[in-house]
Amino acid sequence: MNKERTSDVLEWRSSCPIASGLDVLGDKWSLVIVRDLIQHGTRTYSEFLASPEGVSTNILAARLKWLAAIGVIEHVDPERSARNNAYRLTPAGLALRPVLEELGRWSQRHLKSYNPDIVDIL
Amino acid sequence: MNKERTSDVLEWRSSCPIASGLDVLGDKWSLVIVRDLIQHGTRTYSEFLASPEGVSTNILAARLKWLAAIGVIEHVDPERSARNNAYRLTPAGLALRPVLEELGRWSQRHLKSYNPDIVDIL
DNA sequence: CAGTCTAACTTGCATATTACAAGTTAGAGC
DNA sequence: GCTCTAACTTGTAATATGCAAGTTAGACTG
Repeated sequence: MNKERTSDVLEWRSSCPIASGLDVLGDKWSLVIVRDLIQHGTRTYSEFLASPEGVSTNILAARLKWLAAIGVIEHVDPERSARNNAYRLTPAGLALRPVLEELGRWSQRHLKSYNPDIVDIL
Repeated sequence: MNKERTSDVLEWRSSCPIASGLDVLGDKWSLVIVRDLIQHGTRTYSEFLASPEGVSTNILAARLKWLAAIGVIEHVDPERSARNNAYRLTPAGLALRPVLEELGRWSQRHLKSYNPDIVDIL
């Protein structure tokens, strides 16, 4: 977890919405977590770990905490203990679907020559 | 520049188009550079540096090299020397516009409570 | 209801990436 | 040829990430 993200008040690079979106989600793992939730609805900690990308446990824990802090995800049952308490997207998280759809579409069109294994999803 | 990105053959985390897109563009700076080019058409090295986000020179040079390597940007005049030779988007780079538009839209709707300064662009 | 199992983390440390400051290079203008 | 400066490169410190191991607490087992 970096300094910006741990501090109570975020430090934004600019007033640009794109840069601000990247301040919050611009890393290799956050949107992969969101993708898992879009695909599966809910997901437990160990289910996230089982995704083919292979996130490490400390990064996953940090990102889940962060995504919950900014209101993108939440526990399915907030009262319940952590064990088997799945995460799900909030409305704000669900609203990321078009972003992922466009990114996926772009990759399928423009990255297949580099990664021929790319499949169709979403 | 990290190991994946300098190696001739990229190491992809999975066959997922979203994860692959993030393998290539999933950092804090690549899409900011693309945004500058969408807004301004062409942009020189020092113009990128002048953007409010304040990228550092080594990161900028590395990202420009990388984005050119994957065919997202190119020099306006490939024959010309580096001095004042602007960069522009390739067709593949231009195709990222919908991704940025959706990201910007999401930020405006869901990040304004955290960063009230966010403005409208694109 | 003590003991075991295991999901969900946390911690420590090596490696990789980013930031900041300073230095280098080469083409344009005089 | 000298100066100026755009476009980098290099060195090094600060952060973040990856990997392995350890911890905790609720669920299940006998």
